[in-house]
Amino acid sequence: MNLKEFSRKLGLSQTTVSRALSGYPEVKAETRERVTEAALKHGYHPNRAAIGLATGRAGAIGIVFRGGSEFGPHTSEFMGGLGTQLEQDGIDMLLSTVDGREAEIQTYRRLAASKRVDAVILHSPTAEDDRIPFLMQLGLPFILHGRTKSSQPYHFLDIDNYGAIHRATSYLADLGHKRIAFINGFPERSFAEHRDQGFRQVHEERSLLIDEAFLGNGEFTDEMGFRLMNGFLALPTRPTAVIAGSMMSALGAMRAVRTAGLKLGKDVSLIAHDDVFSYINADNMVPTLSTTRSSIRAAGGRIGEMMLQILSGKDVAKFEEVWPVELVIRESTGPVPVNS
Amino acid sequence: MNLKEFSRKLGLSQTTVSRALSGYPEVKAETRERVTEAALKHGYHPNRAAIGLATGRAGAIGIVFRGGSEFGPHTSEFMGGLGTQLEQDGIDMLLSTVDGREAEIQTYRRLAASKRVDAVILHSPTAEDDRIPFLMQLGLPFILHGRTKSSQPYHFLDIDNYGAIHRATSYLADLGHKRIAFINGFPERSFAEHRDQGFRQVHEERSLLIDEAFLGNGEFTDEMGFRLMNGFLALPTRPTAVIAGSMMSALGAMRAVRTAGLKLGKDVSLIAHDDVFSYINADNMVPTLSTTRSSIRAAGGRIGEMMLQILSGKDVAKFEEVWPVELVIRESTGPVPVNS
DNA sequence: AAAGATTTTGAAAGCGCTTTCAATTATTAA
DNA sequence: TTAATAATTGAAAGCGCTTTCAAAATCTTT
Repeated sequence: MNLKEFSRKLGLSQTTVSRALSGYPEVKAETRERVTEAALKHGYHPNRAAIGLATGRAGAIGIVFRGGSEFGPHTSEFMGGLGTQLEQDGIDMLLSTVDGREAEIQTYRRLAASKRVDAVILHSPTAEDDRIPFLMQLGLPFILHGRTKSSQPYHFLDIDNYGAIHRATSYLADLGHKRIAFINGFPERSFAEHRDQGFRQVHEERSLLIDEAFLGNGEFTDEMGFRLMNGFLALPTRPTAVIAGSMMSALGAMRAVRTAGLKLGKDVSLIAHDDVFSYINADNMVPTLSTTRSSIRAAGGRIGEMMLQILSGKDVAKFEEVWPVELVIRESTGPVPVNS
Repeated sequence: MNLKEFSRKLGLSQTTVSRALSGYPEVKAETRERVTEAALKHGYHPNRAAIGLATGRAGAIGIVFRGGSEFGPHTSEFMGGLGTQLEQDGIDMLLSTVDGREAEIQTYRRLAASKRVDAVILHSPTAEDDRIPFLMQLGLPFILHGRTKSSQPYHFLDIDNYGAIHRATSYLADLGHKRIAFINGFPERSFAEHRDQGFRQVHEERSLLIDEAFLGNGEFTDEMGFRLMNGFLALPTRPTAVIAGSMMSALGAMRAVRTAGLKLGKDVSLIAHDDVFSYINADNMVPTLSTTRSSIRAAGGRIGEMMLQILSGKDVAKFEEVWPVELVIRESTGPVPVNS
């Protein structure tokens, strides 16, 4: 059923029906009620393509993933939060998977030119991300989950990665640890850079030396955590504490510690960054795991809210939020061993 | 830029340009080349809403998730595979998150009536899933990832959950295990039912008694695995082997075994079902983990292929695929302990 | 070279909405 | 009561494509 039929059935013009359903103020309350009721009863939903063509708005936002494999557990949590918000205004999420950076740019071009989405959400920025100037020039609105260098202001939401690792490292130093290892993400990613800076800053503040052999970079997988940690433990003087960039790498690291016959929280202290997954719980590890915690789902939700604001058209100021990160101390951290 | 401008720039009619870009055979090869080249150069992409309105097709498929939390690690893997396929034909994925069953149905109604998607992908079916008859009646094409009872045929792809657990259980029985515990999913889900049947069938075949206390159901999280396993181990006569429904629950179960001071593969054998996540690897556990393995990413890819077939319009027969599941033996399984 | 067949191109209608501008009806003020 | 004002409704154009049907251009055949 289309508008024409539907409005005829009601004995009203298409104009009035359209206005009633879109919430325009100039229809009589009684008329609106009659219309919405009938729409519900007959299951009338306006054709989305027609709306799009008439209004120029797509009613959807886009998210692009490079290589299907980028679609990890972090992603799911984030999208869960995002979707729950967007749903409220009937905005849909359009996913694309692409191969490589160039293809990603092409996709934005296509999405914008074909007016398939009204805005996009960017993630995983590098320190100087060329997607930002590109999208600005393209005129496609966006929100960045993360931060990057840019000459122009832009909407973003990031967590305080610097502060998180600064606090975690400081805490370990307070416990007397002087040899702290760090399992970080890919160095080109800006979050990894920020974390690295937090880590180094503490060492500087306390005049501690950084052993570069204690620094590892890689994907946040169980396997990488295991490998890197094994490497650290094999060093002539091994670290007495480790910071892991994610729960996944922490799992691997814990296994490595165990395999080496060492005791977590005693021989080796561990702090992991926890993005708060529903299916893996720091409170539930043995020993329970000290973490820097920030819910990635909540971040997705907030970005959804921002997006609705932006799409609503009122010209909002740039959203620039940096969320603090909690440090939650549990059993996996303890004072530096005496004979160390 | 729109078709009108673009075709004027080329000195051709809109008709010809449209046909050239859509690959119709009646345009001269030379003309087509000129058009596609110019499109690339000027970055012309037809307005998707206009195409949709003119053709009646949305160029997108929908996937609905109940409660943002349903969006777990399995989902990500699946979507990665799916997206990579759909991308090839420029079909987009539209995600929706909803609250509860009723809302899901409403969403399908909306998606269909507003012609926002051409088809949907269903997942997580119950034994008798009311979405199937509903969608059939609605006339919205769909593919089910999984299986359910239905009077009418429908497209689906499932893995052989029955066979997987049957083999795993048989293998454990071959090793002499008589007390086998089973961490299964929510019982209303059809995959869990199939697995349960496989489990019971082996017991029947071998005249083994099932201790109902050895059966646990729940979400596939680390925590649930830990809890259930702890429960099993606290039993007066504990099981000598366990089957875990996912890698997540296996992680929890392994921790429980360790905490109890037992040795995996010796005191307790463990087989887990592995959907093949990039970030958690059975080969990399300590001890390495025996698994029933089936790539959920590959399943997503195949469903993408099916979808493209279905959308292409040629009236295909119903896809009804049940994929076999490998049993991969590693170190976490061993003969039943002698004094058991 | 002309007629017919074939290939290639174009004009215009239509897809289902929104929105401008005009018309009608209800309300208020004089 | 009537004129002026405000509230409510409707006619029709237009959004940017696809596609039908007709026309023009090109190629074959005799």
